Amino acid sequence: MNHWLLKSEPETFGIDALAALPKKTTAWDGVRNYQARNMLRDAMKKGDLAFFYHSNCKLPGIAGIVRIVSEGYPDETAFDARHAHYDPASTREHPRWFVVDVKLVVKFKRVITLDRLREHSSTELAGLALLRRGNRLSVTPVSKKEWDFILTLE
DNA sequence: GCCAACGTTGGC
DNA sequence: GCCAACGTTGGC
Repeated sequence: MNHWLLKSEPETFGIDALAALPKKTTAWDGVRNYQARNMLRDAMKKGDLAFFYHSNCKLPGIAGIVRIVSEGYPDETAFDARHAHYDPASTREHPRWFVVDVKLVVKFKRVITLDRLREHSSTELAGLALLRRGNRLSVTPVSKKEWDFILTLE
């Protein structure tokens, strides 16, 4: 099983929005970056776990955990001309963008803040992609060791 | 294939 | 709102 970190802006779609959905499940759509796309399409497997990270907000950090509950499949929002994430270059015959379905596992009582993660950026979390300078990928891998360590910060 | 211009991300 | 970092675009 692999582990991941998924970024989302809580003003757009935060962990509470996910928790409010009937099955607490949604397609992780709108990713428009090839590296991230490749991970959604090729590397993520059913049963993998991912941290739900709140970005571009007052208290950036990990808000909870989701489970990947589908393999990658084409992102419908790319086909919809009225959608903000529309991409005319993506067609049903040759889809360019992909999603996976994610289901809420747990919302943390307190966000594990970016500040707290950074406290370990020279030690346990030295390899964490999220903390690398200039990192902007919205989907990043997390090693099992990093995952287990971050859970101790909860 | 190079690279300047431009758009986006995301912490602060 | 600022701006550094990075990805994409498009002229050449």
